[in-house]
Amino acid sequence: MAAPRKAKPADANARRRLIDATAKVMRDEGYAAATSRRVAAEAGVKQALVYYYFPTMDDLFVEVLRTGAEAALERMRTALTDDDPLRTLWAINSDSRLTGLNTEFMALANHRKAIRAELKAFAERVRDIETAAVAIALRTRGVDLKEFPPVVVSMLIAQIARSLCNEDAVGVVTGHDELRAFVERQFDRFTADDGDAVRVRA
Amino acid sequence: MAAPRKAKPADANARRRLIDATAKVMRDEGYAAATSRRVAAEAGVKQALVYYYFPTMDDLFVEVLRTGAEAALERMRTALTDDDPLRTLWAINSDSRLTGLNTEFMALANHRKAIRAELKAFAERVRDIETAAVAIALRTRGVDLKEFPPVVVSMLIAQIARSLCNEDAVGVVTGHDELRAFVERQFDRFTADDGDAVRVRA
DNA sequence: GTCTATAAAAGGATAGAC
DNA sequence: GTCTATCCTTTTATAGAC
Repeated sequence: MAAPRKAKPADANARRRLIDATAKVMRDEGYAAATSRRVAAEAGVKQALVYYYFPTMDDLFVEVLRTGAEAALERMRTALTDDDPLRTLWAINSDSRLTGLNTEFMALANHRKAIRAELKAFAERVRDIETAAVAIALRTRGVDLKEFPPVVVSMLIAQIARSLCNEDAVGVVTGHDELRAFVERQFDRFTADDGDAVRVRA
Repeated sequence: MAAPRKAKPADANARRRLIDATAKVMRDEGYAAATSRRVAAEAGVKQALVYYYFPTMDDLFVEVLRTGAEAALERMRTALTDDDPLRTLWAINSDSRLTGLNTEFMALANHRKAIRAELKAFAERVRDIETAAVAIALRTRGVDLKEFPPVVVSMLIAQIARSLCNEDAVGVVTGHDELRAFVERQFDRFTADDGDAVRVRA
């Protein structure tokens, strides 16, 4: 918050490059590889400069999380106004760049309180936005919200998409095609306006 | 494989204690905290002994994964013969001890090939076993396997349960009650034998 | 704001005594 | 099989020149 924030966001300022470089290293090689020397090299600066901008490495990690979170949230807010919010949410949560980083932060959060708090706050904001988008979509389509609460549908979409990404990352693909086809079928049900749609049992 | 394996599994042999200690440290503080000195202290032995049993730390990590995997697989095989396999699978994948370790290994696998290969192999065996259990359960209950392929149902159960655990770990609980209630409703549908069950659209 | 240099700590791994 | 002692590398973090 009190960190240097330029009025003119020059595209080559070191602080920003360090944040981006850290995200990249974490994604590619895991958080344990994101040392001050490694991220400095990636950003094209010297190691000591890391500590000019960030008191500790943990502070840098938190900034990476915060910056990525803002970008992700912005992206998600557009899903609110999208033509097909459900599929858009699926697409967003299928971005391996995001899910990969998320896995690293989940692991990091296990033993760093500052990161856990930040990740929790971010996850809850994401859930709220995603749920709002889903609520609108379901209402528009006349879905029974008692049987399919928006928060449930948004969690299912987000978590299943991420699970597939996580498995992809380690090379596990068994059942993925089948699951994707199944999800697509559910989207069709929720999208359809005919009597064969989702209001059975409503 | 070629490692010392006693005919009499004395409850206090150091190799086993090192594996257990490493799992504990990884669960509690993350994989980065599982250093040779740290796990040795946890196991009540000296640091150098780690390298007597394991050539490198990576070998130790792989053994932790392998040992945990065998135990988990054994647990899952019982689900095959269980009275209520679907709910049993849900329960197994809701064990925070397992999901916590899994998160660590997912992150580890991002940058250690040996662990990625091992994790992939384990995940695929788990999927096969879980899918087999689900297939039997669904067939018994007369569910249309075209609409609900066993591999899809097993993935949904496992991944959603794990997602809830992962979120619990960072303190996120928004929507959890609603999702759990939703899942329970689905289990009821799959369990029910009346005409209101799952065969609609079949 | 960015650098060089270095202190101080921690980690992986090995040698060799017992 | 377990220990002590040690080496070498890597890391975080700081001091101070430019």
